[in-house]
Amino acid sequence: MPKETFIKLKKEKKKQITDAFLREFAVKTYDESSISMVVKQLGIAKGSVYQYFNDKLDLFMYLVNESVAVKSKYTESVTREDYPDFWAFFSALYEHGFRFDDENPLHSHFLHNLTQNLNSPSIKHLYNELLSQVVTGFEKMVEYEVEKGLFRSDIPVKTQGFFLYKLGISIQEQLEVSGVINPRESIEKKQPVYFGKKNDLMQVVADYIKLAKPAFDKN
Amino acid sequence: MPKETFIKLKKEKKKQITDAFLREFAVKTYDESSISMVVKQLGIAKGSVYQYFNDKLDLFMYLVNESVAVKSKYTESVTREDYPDFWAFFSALYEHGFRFDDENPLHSHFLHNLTQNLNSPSIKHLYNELLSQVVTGFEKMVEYEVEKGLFRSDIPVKTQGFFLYKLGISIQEQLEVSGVINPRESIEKKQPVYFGKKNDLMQVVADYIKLAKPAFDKN
DNA sequence: GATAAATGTGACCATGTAGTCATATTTATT
DNA sequence: AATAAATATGACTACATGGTCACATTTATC
Repeated sequence: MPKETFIKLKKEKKKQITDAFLREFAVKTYDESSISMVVKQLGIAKGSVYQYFNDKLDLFMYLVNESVAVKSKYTESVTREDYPDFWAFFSALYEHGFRFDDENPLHSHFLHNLTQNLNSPSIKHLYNELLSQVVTGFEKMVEYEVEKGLFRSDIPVKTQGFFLYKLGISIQEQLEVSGVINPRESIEKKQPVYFGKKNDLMQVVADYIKLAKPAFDKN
Repeated sequence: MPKETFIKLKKEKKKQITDAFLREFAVKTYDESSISMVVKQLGIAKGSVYQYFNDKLDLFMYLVNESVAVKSKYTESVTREDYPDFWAFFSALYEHGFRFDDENPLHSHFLHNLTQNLNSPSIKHLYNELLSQVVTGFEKMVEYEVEKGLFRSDIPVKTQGFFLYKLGISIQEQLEVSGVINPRESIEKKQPVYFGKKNDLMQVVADYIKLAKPAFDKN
């Protein structure tokens, strides 16, 4: 948690500092990211950062929580009940995710880099926690579908949940590998991750759904 | 490539050095892995390492090539034609992979860590190359199946290939997340990655195949 | 056994970082 | 205006690493 001093900061400055660090952590690994560099860019003293946060990890956690909170505002309105099947729901999550990306490029870049780049040794613990949360979330969804008789019941929920999680990761990763998106470039141009690529994104989502549907659906 | 000096080394010493570095790189990230530490363990001078290899990356590449070569000896005998369908072939790859693991614990641990832990910033380039090779391999397999009319033709080969690759990763990762295997512990006990866990491994493989089969198979 | 070639060595350099702290500066309170 | 409280500062510490190189030691050659 940030210290009092940071919370009491003027909105302007708080945003400047947050953005600068988001930018750094969005492009590099946790370990690679350098506080020394960012303060140089910001034109503030390194000591100030330690007036705001206990240490590097504290600062990082703040960025994670902030970003997750902002994204949640976009996705929490999406509920399974409003969609005819899981896949329409799944697709809708990406639609809303796209809006989040468009309106909060920095937070989006940060989260994108986090999910693709999780295993910095120093934050392995944090990674495992986040992973476990996300995977558990997917398992809950699978459970729901199985109970409703919509997903297969002959495969362990854990297997289905984990694979579903991997499906989400794969979509992002494939877009990157195939060159459709280039986060490194787009962040420099101050553009969102999926800038002008909504169709490509939704197409890949559709492809993966078409592929995965028969694996999960009963019959 | 290792220097002449390393190649001319006595088998014994060569193995000692290789093993020590495999052990280090099997437990840590590329960046985390410390040459200084390993030479201390080996009781040799740091300068010697630079008599054997050009630099850290050269040393690492040697370990990668070595390990891949050793593993290939186990898997190259497995050919698609010898199996009734892709999934039997896929499963057989794991069977032979298990033997590789059992007979070459260190190389196996190294490769296992490599695939789960690829994104050290300094080797991003190497990672992308390896990834691209592996993914292309899977795409070839998919193409073969599509041509034979065994895999669906309504999904881009790239999507299927990439997802198949992710399937392989998922199997390993899930075994680790669920605690069935614990590479960190087993390497310390000088045990292979899947020591005594052949049944669990093949069960998860079977689960994933059962799950994924309908996604890929034509009807 | 003497000379030459090949190896081994470890102190040392350059580099980079997270985090500290005494001090200076700014802001709030009386 | 004077005092007190809150912030900002940046030189400095402690640490760790990859890589170098002049020199010592071992091995091969004559």
